[in-house]
Amino acid sequence: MRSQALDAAFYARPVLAVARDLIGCALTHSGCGGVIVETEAYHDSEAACHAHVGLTARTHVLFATPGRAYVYRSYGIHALLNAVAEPEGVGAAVLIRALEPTHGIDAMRTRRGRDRQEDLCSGPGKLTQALGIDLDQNESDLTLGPVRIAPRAPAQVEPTMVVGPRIGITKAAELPWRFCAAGSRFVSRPWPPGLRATLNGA
DNA sequence: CATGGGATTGACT
DNA sequence: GTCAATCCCATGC
Repeated sequence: MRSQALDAAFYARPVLAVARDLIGCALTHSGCGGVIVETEAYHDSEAACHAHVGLTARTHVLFATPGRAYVYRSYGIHALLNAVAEPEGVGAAVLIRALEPTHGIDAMRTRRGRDRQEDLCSGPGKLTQALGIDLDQNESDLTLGPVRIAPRAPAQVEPTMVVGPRIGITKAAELPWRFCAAGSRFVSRPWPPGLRATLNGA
């Protein structure tokens, strides 16, 4: 049986809840995919979010209907994938930072030019390369595909999470808006041991 | 129209 | 640990 894609109502909630709840969900594209193990939340109220500058050609999708993809080029090289969250009119999105690979692993190895499973999707630029996601998927609808996100299996408990500051930003760097599946070896980087706080699923 | 700054990665000292 | 690659786009003249 086919997994259902998460619907617009899932994404229309507060971006921190969406970022937390995407951990454990399955991201797929063109026969490749994996389980999301790391996310970060961005909101127009804080300076690290691209939507902080307001409505522009680049940011309008962040303010659009929830459940769309926001894909942009970073450092001239990498495509980074976000899921637009919050109701229409609020500029917010969840950056997908790492996956545990589950499907199409050989195709990922080919696209990445690496063999180790931990090197395929352990970073926001790596996972888009591994899954073949690029700027053409910007503004596409995650509830319809080709890029899709399926919910956790109903029986599955919410994973234990590690929460900490977001990575690689200079503005609003103090906000603890990064979520990781606790203990996963597929996250982009280890969290600072001293600053970590854990959230239990229930 | 010119400029500068990245939500990164991989190679190298 | 340091650092360059490389391009989109927001901003400012």
